[in-house]
Amino acid sequence: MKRKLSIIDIAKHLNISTTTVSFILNGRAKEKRISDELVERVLKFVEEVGYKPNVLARSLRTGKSNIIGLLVESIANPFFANIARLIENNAYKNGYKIIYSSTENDTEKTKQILSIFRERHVDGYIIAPPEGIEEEVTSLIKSGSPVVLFDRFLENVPGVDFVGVNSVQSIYTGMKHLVLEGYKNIGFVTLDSLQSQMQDRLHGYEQATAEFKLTEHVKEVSYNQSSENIVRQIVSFLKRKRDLDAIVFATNYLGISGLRAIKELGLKIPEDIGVLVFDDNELFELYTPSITSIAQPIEKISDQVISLLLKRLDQQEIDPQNERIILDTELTVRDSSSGRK
Amino acid sequence: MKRKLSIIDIAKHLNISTTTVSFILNGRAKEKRISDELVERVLKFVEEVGYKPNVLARSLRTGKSNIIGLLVESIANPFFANIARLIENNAYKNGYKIIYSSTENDTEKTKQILSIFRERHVDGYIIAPPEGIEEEVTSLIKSGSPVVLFDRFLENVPGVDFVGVNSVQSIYTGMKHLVLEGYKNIGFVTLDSLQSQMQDRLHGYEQATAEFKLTEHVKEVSYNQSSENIVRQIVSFLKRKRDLDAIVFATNYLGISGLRAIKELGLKIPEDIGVLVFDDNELFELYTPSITSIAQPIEKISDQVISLLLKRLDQQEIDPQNERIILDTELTVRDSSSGRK
DNA sequence: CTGAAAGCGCTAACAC
DNA sequence: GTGTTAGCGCTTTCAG
Repeated sequence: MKRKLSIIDIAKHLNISTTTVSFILNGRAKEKRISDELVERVLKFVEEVGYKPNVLARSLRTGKSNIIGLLVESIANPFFANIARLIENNAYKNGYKIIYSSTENDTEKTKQILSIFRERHVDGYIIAPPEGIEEEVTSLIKSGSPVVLFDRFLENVPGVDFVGVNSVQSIYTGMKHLVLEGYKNIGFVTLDSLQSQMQDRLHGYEQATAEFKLTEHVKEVSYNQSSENIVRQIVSFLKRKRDLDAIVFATNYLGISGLRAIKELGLKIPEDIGVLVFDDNELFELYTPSITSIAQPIEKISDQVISLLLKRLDQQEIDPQNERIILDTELTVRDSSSGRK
Repeated sequence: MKRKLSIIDIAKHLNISTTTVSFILNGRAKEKRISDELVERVLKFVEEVGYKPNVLARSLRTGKSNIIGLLVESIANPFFANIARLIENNAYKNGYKIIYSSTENDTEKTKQILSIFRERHVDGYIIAPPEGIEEEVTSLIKSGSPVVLFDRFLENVPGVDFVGVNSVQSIYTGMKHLVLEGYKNIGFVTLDSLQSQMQDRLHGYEQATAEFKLTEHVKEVSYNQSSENIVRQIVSFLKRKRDLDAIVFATNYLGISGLRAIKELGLKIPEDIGVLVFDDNELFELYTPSITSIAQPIEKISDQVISLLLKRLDQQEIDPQNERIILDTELTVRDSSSGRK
């Protein structure tokens, strides 16, 4: 194949210096007061021969890569997949490329990935963090790379931005809805996780049970189980708690496993048991009966995340201020919570 | 933060030359007959100070990046999301990093992404190609970058590998199943697309209708519609074809839209209409009634794709042979195709 | 066995 | 306004 031309080739061909070419290509012609005529001549030639600067060389020289690292829990989770797609589109428009990875909520794996990203001179990070990476994130920020967290927060990381939803309030509102529909004995299935968003969802449940004078029935499913295992755990929870008349699932996939469990036990929704799930899913709309859920504003989250990061990327100095953006969710009432008939 | 150390720093500190350090770090000590004692000393020091080679500089010098570019139709599609995750894990184990992007089946966007990947000196490509990028792929291969296609094929691209499923046979088998269940008037909803896999699925349908002496009823939904639009088109198709007793959907999301359409029309599955969908989905198992589907072997596809690419990456010269791996699908019979009662 | 040194392609300080 | 040139950090040829 035709060898890649370099900036030298094009400078030589035009009998000018590489500096001039470089300035023109980087849009600093005006600033350097290079004649319009020359600028045009260079641009035209570059276009003609299809010259593309070598990004690697540029990055090596400038220390910038125009790449944003995105770390989600799992790209196979629709919530994260959709966020990823929206962020990617948006980043593209701003000249940034996204490179993503799934953490699988594995602290060690996450640390590794961060170190790889760092090696590649990623300019900024968007992370749905697993537990235990406060130190790494702090060090990233200290060394000048902006980091925006989303979905869950990390405490005590100066200068980190965050975009999330008001989990406590969301679950509380959902619980209130169930109570108003006449449910009196509501269980809560969550993950055995210390991540902030999971804790918040639990607090929302506790707040509601306290306020409405309900008994608490919490099941904490342990992390990173196979989905069969999760179903089994929920089945046994439901068997133990025969008097539950409704159940709230703290995540998308807990909800799906919950539906399996309920089906397995032959319980009727919403007569035998009311169902509410945090985080919406196409399945919930189409399921029979349709499942009431708390939908997160995916577009808004993506927009906020990327614009926050771009803002940080723009400003030179490190700003130790944290920015926290908390968005509202939407309770989508469907058939699964319409009370005991 | 502490400045990154370079290979020079470590050479200086140990009073040896950078060459030696480089050789040792790249595992060429034996070959260069460097004393074990020295090797160990260097390795120990490197470990101690946590030195990491600058990947950018290395790439600039060697022209290799250890990055594989992965192009899927949409990362929000569960089929692709799962494949992406599996491929990523596997690539990691082999020292490669994946960078992915969604094409949205947009030829122009895809060309752009390819050019960006190329700029970044991506070592190899895994692509679920949209139509019309034969030229770009050919040029990629000619310039020495291996390309593995999956899900759909591109004709006339020498040296490109492919991993896919036997779509014709799969749909044919599905049709046969419907016929055996007593369905006689089977419609086929597909995409208005020339992509090879879509054409194959259509051929499977045509082959079956011919063999079983059925009338053809094909609806080609046009590309890149909103899901509301797709539902509308399917609704009007079903209204026009009142005498259909079963329907086959050629993709995952057509199937989901189809279920919406059927619900909207108040038709009962499987009594009023039998349903079969190509490509499985969690939804299909949980839907009431559960939906019969043709499942693709996601793990096998991912394994084959990555091992094919790694093989190519290993061999130096360009091999103009194509390798085509065709895998079997699995017909998962559920309630939606159990015949008219 | 080890070291000197020539780049990979680009940017930008500095000189004119 | 434009050219010279010193690196960015690494690999690798060639000479001892």
